[in-house]
Amino acid sequence: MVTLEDVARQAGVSLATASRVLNGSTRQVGAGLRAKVERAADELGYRANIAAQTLARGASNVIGIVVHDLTDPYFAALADGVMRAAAGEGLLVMVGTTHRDPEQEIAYVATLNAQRVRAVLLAGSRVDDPEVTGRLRGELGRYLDTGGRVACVGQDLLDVDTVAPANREGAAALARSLAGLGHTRFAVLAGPPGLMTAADRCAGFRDALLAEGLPEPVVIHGPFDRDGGHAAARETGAATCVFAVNDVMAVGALASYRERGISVPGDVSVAGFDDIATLRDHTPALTTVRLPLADMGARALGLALAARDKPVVEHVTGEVVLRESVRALA
Amino acid sequence: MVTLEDVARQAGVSLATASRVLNGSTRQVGAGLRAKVERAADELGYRANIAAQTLARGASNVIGIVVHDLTDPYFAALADGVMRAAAGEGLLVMVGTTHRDPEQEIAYVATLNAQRVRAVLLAGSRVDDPEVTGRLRGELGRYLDTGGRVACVGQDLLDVDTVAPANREGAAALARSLAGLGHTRFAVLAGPPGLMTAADRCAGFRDALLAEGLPEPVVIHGPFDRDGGHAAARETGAATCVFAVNDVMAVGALASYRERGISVPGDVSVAGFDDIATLRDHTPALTTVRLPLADMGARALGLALAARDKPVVEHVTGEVVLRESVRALA
DNA sequence: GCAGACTGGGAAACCGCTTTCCAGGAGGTC
DNA sequence: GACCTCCTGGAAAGCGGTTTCCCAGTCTGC
Repeated sequence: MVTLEDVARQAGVSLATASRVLNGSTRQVGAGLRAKVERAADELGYRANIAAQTLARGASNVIGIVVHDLTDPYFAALADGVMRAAAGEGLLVMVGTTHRDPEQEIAYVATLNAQRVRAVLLAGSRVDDPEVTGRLRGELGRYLDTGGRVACVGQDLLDVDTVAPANREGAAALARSLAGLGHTRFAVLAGPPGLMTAADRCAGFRDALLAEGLPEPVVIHGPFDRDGGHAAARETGAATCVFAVNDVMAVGALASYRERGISVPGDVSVAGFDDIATLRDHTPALTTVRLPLADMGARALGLALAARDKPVVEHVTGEVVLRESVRALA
Repeated sequence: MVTLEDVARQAGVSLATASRVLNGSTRQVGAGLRAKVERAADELGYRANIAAQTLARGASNVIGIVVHDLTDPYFAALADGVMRAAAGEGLLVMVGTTHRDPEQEIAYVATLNAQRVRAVLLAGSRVDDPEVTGRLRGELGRYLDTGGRVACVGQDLLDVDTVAPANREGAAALARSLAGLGHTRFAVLAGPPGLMTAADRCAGFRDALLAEGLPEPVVIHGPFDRDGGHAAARETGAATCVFAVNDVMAVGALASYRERGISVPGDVSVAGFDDIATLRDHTPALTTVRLPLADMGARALGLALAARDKPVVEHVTGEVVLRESVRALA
């Protein structure tokens, strides 16, 4: 393992000079020595030890992002946005997946803190559990106190910089569009009761329906994934229009209806939320609310990196995209 | 920022003792002191500085994985497998995405080397360019020479531990299945000419057809993604059966046929490769070759971690899955 | 021609932790 | 009771860099 000292010796200069040449410094180094050092480093195949740099500088060039599940395209898109933005800033990305276990999330924050990462990005929905949220806040607080930067994509619950998708408003806009198509009997595949994203979308949808003077929708809870949508779709009864609180669930519902010979949108209209790119070629094409996922990830990184006194909340609006999976009632 | 020294002082013990208590050591520490140290650490909210640990220990608990694109479900599934396996080993994961730029891949290997990560996992297809491959090998060699561990998912071209999907054999088995259905005029949406995965799948498919005494398939090159499949599908001419060298391309092809009013499988049968989970609800359901992606990721990590003298190649076989997107010819 | 400001180079302190080495005390044996 | 060994605790030497501080040499301006 070749060290900076080896390089310095080979180049016949001091450690300090070698450091200044190879690892950016404000100080100038004469062209002659500079060339000698660079050649020595090249010959020896020197690679700076980043652990040592991090220790000496007191700051690392790594950021951490913790998501629920990379195989969920929602998080993949978000992570991709973050990684592109990070690459632009010369930052490396450490990804943690919690598979929806809040304890894992807390543990990851602790680990990232130990790594002294430059920033931590938390993506994905909070669960509605004050005890767990409290412990997470505690762990984040420790990190923030020592100069850490944190941003969150999702609900604004943690008193940190947040990119908050307008779940309520998006779902409400969707509800109004669907109501405008003449539907009156709705069902919501609502996901788990304690998951804030799911709850917000469900509430926004419901409230908008009521505001339109329409009857209360049937609300069916279940897991937040494809199989959850698939199972919940069995209980939509006489509803003519079904809103799944995310696209992946909507796809599960579509599959369920197809298996049972129920036509979409002929017999029932289906809408989702997120507008996941990978799912856009589904038939029937899914009506949904588009969220600029990659962009949200990039903005979260931007927020985290820009030091600030007060936490900022950036709201991101969704755009209703009507596609074949819904139809107007005669 | 509270350091181990702060903890030691508060507990009234030496630095060495505090270190032994808090960060696993072979040495025993008396129960009394142990308790004092633990209490002090807790009160102060101590978090070990991992950069310092890495430097002192000379080994980190981070592994790196470099993939092309996280939003491609193929890589997401692979990465997920790696991350689950890594979590089981107490390792953290640093993810790099190259967006198919080989230079980026080389740069990432250099960076991960600088980070002194415990292992580097390379996923995704190599391009057939000796110059670039040579530079990548050089960079890997530097890392290996200093004790790094490397494994690769894909072609066995780098002289490192490799988990190699049986692309040729899988495509050949698929070809035989499709031929068995009575098809004789085939087209292959073959991806870029220089991409080894694509080339192997294409060659395996073609060779199997010829071995069956069937005519040469039409081979259409193009990008390895959804849009590539979509575009290439316009040129399949009179073929009754089309093989896209991955599922994402196949979905693009499906969309293309749908737009043009060509029925699948009525007018043309379509098959893919990979059996991406997110795509399984597509209609018509895609015939494909299933690869155990998450498992392959986990195995790659296992290979990298198990120190060994000679590089090992583990072959992974794919399983043909016939679904609605193909039909038997009368 | 000279004081003063600059410039580029090197010695050494320091970042926070691990671990070797040493010392002192407890426990065991004859 | 003397001698050994075993065990636990502490002092200190790194790990590989960065950066402060100091110094000698070079410019500048008058």
